[in-house]
Amino acid sequence: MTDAVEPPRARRPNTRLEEVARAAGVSKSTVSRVINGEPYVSSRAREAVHQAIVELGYSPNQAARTLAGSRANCIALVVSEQGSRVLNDPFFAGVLRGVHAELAGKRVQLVLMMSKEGDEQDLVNYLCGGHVDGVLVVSLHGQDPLPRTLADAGLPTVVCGRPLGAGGVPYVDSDNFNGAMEAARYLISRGHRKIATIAGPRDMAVGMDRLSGWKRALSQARLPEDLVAYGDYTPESGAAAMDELLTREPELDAVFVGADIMAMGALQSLHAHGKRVPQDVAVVGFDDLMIASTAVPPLTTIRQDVEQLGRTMTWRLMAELAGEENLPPFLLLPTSLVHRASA
Amino acid sequence: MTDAVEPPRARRPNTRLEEVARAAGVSKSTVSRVINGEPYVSSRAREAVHQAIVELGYSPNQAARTLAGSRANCIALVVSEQGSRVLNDPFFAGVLRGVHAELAGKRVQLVLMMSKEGDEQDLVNYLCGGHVDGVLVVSLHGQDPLPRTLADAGLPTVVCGRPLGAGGVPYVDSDNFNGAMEAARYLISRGHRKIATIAGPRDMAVGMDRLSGWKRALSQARLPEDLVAYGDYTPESGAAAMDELLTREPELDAVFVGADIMAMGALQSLHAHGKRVPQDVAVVGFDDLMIASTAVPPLTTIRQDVEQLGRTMTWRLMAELAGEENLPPFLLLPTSLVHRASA
DNA sequence: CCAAAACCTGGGAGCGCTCCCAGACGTTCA
DNA sequence: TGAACGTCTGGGAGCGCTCCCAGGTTTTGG
Repeated sequence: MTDAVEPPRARRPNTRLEEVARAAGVSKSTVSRVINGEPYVSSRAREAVHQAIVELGYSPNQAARTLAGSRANCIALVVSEQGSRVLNDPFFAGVLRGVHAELAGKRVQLVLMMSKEGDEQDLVNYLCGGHVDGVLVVSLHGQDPLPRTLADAGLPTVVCGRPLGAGGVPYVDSDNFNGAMEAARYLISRGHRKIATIAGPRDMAVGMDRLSGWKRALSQARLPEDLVAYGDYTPESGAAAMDELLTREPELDAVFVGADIMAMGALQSLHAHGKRVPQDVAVVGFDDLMIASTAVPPLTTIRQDVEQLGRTMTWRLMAELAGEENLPPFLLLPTSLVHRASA
Repeated sequence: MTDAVEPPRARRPNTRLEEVARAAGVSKSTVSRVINGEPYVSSRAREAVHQAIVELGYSPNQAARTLAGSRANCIALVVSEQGSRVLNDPFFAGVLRGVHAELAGKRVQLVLMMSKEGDEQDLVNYLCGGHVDGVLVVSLHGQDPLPRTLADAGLPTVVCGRPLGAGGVPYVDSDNFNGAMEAARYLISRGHRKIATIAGPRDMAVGMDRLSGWKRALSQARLPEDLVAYGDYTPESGAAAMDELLTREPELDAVFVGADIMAMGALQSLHAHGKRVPQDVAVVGFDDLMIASTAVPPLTTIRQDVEQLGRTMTWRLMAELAGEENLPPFLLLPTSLVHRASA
């Protein structure tokens, strides 16, 4: 019994364009025109084709379209990170919502991809292999080579958040610098003079930009800029940083925390040290997550519009795909101060 | 000035297989063999090809491979639901984690797709158009026509959770019936006699299966099965359902809640009514989410392994793609009772 | 020592589309 | 009247691969 057990490849019961053409009594070209919504088709032909498509249950072979037409009508949203982690991230959820919204009504599919560890090359191959027309990259860690790699391969790419290592790749980001500066200025305007900050990791642009904004505001007001501690976007790290700051300067009267999630920890720490917020220490966060409004006390924070971030990235990418020229190399979205009880 | 401003299509700086062949001094066929890891290639040729690939920065055109080879090395995970909602769902995150894990090391890409409203046809076209080899469907609402449509189109499909409207489409699910039965039996074994349940919506299989399991256990113990209220997988609905049950039967001494998320609401309601858990009313949940262990009191619940769900779906799909026969039409994964303080 | 088997290679058809081209019609307007 | 144009149509090359086939070279074994 030498019955070779081969995987039965080539399932091909699918109707092809040619059969539709035959059924409709027109040529392949005309069917193609109808499918792609081109002009110069008589309504008689158009209707015959539509009917044939329905009758035969035809759906065009995407691979063939992509190959012949050299565009895929498909863009990828790549999360350069262990995928499942990101799913509980409200930031990513917001961006995705924005991308989705911007794509509504356009005949462009969105595929979401995550790098599997050790699989980066496969990812790059897939993306560069003409399967997608362009890529949106959400890179959560700092120096990610992926945007550079994609851009070098000639694939239109837009990054979410200023990339550290990928100079020249177009990106969209919130105006973290000015947002942070506004936060610090607000604290200054309320009479605070010993103002600390809790910044994000040094290898992420978002952390550095917010720190720079804070510094600029303080230096312009001729206030000391040395009360800086670092966290890593967890409540625990925020609490630890706050502990450290209170040890270094027990008399501090305000703190700008570069992320709401860290501000939660800072609030805990302040409470543990018997400091009242905002009477003893004023706190301003950044992001305006859901938790900011439910915190005790409700958190004054800098709002960034993540959904708009997703929309803008998508717009920028689609514009490039449409051949528009002189597009801005990067875009910064405005932030706004949301006044609540903590400062 | 009739300078037609056409989108510059056909970006084609990409190296092609033929150029690699020329650079390596071999034929197209040999390059193809190397890329696909086939045997019968001399190590000399293999190395020359590998080097040429690196030097030229070649990545194969996926569309062409798919078209010529009639397989895409790519499967889709389709969420048949407004996408962004699902991102905060721990159930979905777990499934995705499982799918990812099962795919590790395989040269198969995963694309995640969500239906945009009014766009279902485009989705179906994309999926049926040969861009993917198979589909995993996570359908959150009950009667979803998508699995049927895909299966009818001849596309290997596996559904997550027993589909209501798609008889015959392979699915993987937790054994909700037996899990619920175990929960109810546990309550019975602890001496409870007035046992209520809060069930999920009637149009979702998961809700019905858990309700059936509860009913079976009660009927076998000759206990009344009329204390049923319904919720919709929100804490609020759980609280409302608990209120209703307490009004109908103030003396009830136990409740099986068909989802931890609703159990959170039920606990609130019981607390508001002055009932102590578990002394006055015992509570058993289902799912074993993170919140179950942090609830007050910690929730006794039926654990389902969502990550295993994702892995099993993927295994089932890949097996079908590999041409295996006599695969089971559906698979039920065992659940287990996690004993904590609430019952 | 020669047939059979295993190994390695190149040629080329063809996957199902898109898009260019050529041509067959009207219609319009000097 | 006929050039110029807009409208509609079909033919066919070719996108970049895979995979079948045919043929050459080496190893095996009786």
